[in-house]
Amino acid sequence: ALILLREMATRGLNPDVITYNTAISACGAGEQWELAVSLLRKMSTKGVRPDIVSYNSAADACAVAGRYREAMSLLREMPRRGITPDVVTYNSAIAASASGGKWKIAVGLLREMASTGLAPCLISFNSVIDACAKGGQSRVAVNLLKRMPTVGIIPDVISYNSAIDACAKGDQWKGAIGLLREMQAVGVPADVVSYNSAIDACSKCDQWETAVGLLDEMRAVGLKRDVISYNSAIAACAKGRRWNEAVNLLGEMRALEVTPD
RNA sequence: AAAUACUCUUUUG
Repeated sequence: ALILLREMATRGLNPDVITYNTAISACGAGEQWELAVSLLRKMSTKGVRPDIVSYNSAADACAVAGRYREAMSLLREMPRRGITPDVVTYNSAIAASASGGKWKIAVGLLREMASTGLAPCLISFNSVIDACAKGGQSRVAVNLLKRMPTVGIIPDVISYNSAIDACAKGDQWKGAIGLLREMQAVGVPADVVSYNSAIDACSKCDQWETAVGLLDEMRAVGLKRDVISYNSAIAACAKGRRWNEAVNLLGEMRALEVTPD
């Protein structure tokens, strides 16, 4: 992308804001947060005024690279440049907080949105739940999930999956399974990630039999078990000192053409 | 009169 951007100049073509934004997001995808930020700076000097997408993209590039501080400082810089943060801006900031392990900041940003008159959307809630998961706050995560319908947002598969992951990371295997059953009951079909997260929860809580049971259930409901499903179930057996079951699962992977890693 | 391009969320070791 950067090569093409340079090539434009040699051909007398003028990059516009979308050209730069696309290049910034390409840097983000390539985990080159510094390049993303330097393009953001450079476009101004070339007479192309960064817009909200420019900032959101550069901030997200920082977030993806785990540069929480840099992401936040870009987002805080926006108002000074006359750009009003939007829902995507906040969602990115929440995601940056999540990867920085700052669940309280994520929750604070959700409140800040509302107080600014921006309505949090499905992704906002999902991102805060993820931040709580990464911060080991399963109770807060589940409370947020429960609160979503009260503001008119119906939790989707990612909401549930993030909350199940929060239970896994908080050693709440019963909570994880409860949510897995709940989503099925309310018409949000569980997917491979839902089961994988629930199996991980069982593994962390020394529930190897339940973990293996969920793996079997995946087959029964027609979900394609992947390397993560097996790794988690094998880890559960290992923790439970069930070496025989672990080796059997390894063999089963091969038979199903899931390549062990 | 008209087409096309840019940003946010989930799972194991």
